[in-house]
Amino acid sequence: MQQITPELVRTFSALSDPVRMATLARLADGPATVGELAEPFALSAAGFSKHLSILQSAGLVSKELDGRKHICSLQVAPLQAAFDWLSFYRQFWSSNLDQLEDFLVKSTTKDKEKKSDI
Amino acid sequence: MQQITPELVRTFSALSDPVRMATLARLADGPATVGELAEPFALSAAGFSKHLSILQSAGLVSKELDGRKHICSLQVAPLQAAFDWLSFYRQFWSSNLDQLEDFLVKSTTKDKEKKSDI
DNA sequence: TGAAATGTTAGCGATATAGCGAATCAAAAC
DNA sequence: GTTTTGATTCGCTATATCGCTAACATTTCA
Repeated sequence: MQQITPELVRTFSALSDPVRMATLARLADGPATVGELAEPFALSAAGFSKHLSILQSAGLVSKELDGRKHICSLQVAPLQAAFDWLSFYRQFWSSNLDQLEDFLVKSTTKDKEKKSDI
Repeated sequence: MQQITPELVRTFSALSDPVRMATLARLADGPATVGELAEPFALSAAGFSKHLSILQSAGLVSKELDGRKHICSLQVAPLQAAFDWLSFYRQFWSSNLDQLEDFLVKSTTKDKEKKSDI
């Protein structure tokens, strides 16, 4: 059973918003500027900037300056910690023997659906 | 990539508090009364009751009345949904322990540049 | 019946979060 | 050098959350 840390709590807090969840999903396809990330949302630039800084504070996003553009990248370490915390509960919905197989089947089929980038 | 639902957002929101996280961990050992769950925390009964109702609203805890006692039980379905959502990002930190998975994924997709950053 | 035990609900204040527009800053473009 | 672009910071308001005490219901026990 993994420890409950402030970082972990902050990670779940950062994840508890659809804008921020979708932003992370977008970043999984690769780095993007703030404007590109904000585009799908009906939000002011200031509003989205706040969401982004919450993701940054949680360590989920890093920024690199390229001229006046801010390039954002996904940082998965906090996601891994959250995943590990939740993994403990896997015993309640999956038998130990089937865990690996379940995951492999799901992840490989999902990966097949995924369009490979050029 | 799993969908972002209000339920999932509410699950992450419910998880973003150390009292609630610890309460879920305690419930993993089996059902307990409200008083037993509240005991470890320096909180008023009313305060803890609110935390519990948040867990209930997120579907993470169910209650059954036994006289004046409220027996709480863990409900893992929302945890599973959260776990599944995070599983997508596993591709970004797969390491030694996941080499088998990596091999299977790559061999089934013919290994086309999995992620093309930059 | 009356009192204690188990929890919840109501209401309060303090603090945090979400959203906006306006102002600001730095880099690019003209 | 001025304007445009990309993005943040600064107020401001509205709403949500956290924690408390007090009051309330219900069940159990004397």
